Amino acid sequence: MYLRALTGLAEGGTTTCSSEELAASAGVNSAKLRKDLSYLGSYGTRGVGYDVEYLRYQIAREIGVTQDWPVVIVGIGNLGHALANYSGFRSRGFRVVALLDADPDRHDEVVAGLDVRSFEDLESIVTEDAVAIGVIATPAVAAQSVADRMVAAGITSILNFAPTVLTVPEGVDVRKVDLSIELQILAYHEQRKSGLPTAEVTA
Amino acid sequence: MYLRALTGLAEGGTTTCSSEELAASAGVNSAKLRKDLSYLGSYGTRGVGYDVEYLRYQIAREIGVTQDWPVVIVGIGNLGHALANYSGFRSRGFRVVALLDADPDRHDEVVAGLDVRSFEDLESIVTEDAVAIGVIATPAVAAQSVADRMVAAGITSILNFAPTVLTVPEGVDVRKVDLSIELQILAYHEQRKSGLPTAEVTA
DNA sequence: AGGAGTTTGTGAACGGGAGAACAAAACGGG
DNA sequence: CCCGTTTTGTTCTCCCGTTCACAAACTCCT
Ligand SMILES: NC(=O)c1ccc[n+]([C@@H]2O[C@H](COP(=O)([O-])OP(=O)(O)OC[C@H]3O[C@@H](n4cnc5c(N)ncnc54)[C@H](O)[C@@H]3O)[C@@H](O)[C@H]2O)c1
Ligand SMILES: NC(=O)c1ccc[n+]([C@@H]2O[C@H](COP(=O)([O-])OP(=O)(O)OC[C@H]3O[C@@H](n4cnc5c(N)ncnc54)[C@H](O)[C@@H]3O)[C@@H](O)[C@H]2O)c1
Repeated sequence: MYLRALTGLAEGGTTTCSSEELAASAGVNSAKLRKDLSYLGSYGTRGVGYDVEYLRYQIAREIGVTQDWPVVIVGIGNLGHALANYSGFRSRGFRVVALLDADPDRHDEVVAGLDVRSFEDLESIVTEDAVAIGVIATPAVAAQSVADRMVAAGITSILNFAPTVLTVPEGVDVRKVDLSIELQILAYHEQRKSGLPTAEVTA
Repeated sequence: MYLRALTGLAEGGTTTCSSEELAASAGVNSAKLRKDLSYLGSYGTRGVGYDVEYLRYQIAREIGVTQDWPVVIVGIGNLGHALANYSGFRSRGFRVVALLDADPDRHDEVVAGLDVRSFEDLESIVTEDAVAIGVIATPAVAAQSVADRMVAAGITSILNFAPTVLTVPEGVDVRKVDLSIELQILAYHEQRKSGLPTAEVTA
């Protein structure tokens, strides 16, 4: 988040900023920001603030996005198309190297300049391009088997969009994005707002 | 998450389950599950477990997804198309009532059986259909102004896909989904795995 | 050179979620 | 009808992230 806020500030022409300003851009408390940055080192100057470009580089280096990370996307349906076409990944240090789908009818397609290839090509692509990160955008029933194949092929980080709990060996990281749950959380608060105006006092 | 796990169990024909089973399906610790459920009430039976269908209804009622929530999606580009076509929302208590875009060229399109309409129609749609939840899938630069219009129109919950911090009045809930940050988190752990094999011991 | 003003870095207090552990409750079998 | 077994509901403890508050450090102006 700080990285993005810094990029925004840099584009706006700011060269130096205080923890207060940066925290506001990132939408967090300034004390939290300073503590977070302190874990990386002491990159600010007391009485002055942080050099935007310098701090940006330091955070990028710490996260590991100074190099480009190759990524494969599996499941080129509605969501897979959107992800493949998204330019924001490229500019943030990620490069989509392959789009895979189990459906042969999809293999004629070209999406975002890349051929949609057979899922059977997974192993060779992962090996050749040293891919460590895989994205799963298949239906939920297929997600676990896709994850298993990914892990067997050598992928050690998975971003999962399918609404399922994935089981993976130790050493493999999984993060999930679950849009329905996000909406459910909003609905819950919405219900409380309209439903019980006096409930907050009681509870 | 529990709701989804219960739905899965019910589809598999299970009528009763222990906290241990349900926790495994949802991917959490069984003590945590029991504590979470205890906040809703005492819906289990000691020595037996939980009635799947009964508990499912109780959770759905608590969250507020027994009724249908109308939703508008603004920004029908790559991501907006995918969201509009996603059937999972409907089955989880959400109904997309309108697709809005600022680009007049989009207004000819029909996506998932709905006309893409002008962003100017926002206010009338929100009023007529009593829409409380809005989804933002526009470019980042437009997100804040779209959010402002939504709030002014009466929307009180926003799901934001644009990589920006939104500022909204008190009483309005915002949740954000940020795919680049998810990938960055994976990249960070990936770098640590391959980079410093002895770092974990040291740190 | 020195003091006033700013802003960082961090120690300490706070709050809350997660897990271990156990008592209370329900069921079944004798 | 009572006792052993199973499983929930809850308490207690631990741990980690967040925030407050302040001393240390830097700049600028006189
Ligand atoms: N579309 C959305 O906006 C959205 C929102 C939230 C969650 N999701 C989730 O994301 C996933 C994808 O959604 P979608 O709408 O793109 O679905 P989709 O049906 O449009 O696309 C799924 C694609 O995966 C492919 N596929 C199926 N099995 C496969 C396998 N074993 N290996 C490789 N590819 C396989 C299919 O051929 C298809 O092209 C689903 O799990 C869905 O629940 C989607
Ligand atoms: N595509 C993805 O997979 C993806 C992934 C992560 C994040 N995002 C984010 O989601 C957002 C949308 O991405 P996209 O790829 O669909 O972009 P896109 O450019 O394909 O679509 C954006 C749409 O928003 C419309 N729009 C622009 N300004 C508007 C306004 N003021 N009011 C109403 N509509 C307006 C445009 O006409 C266009 O149709 C972006 O902020 C992007 O960063 C997208």
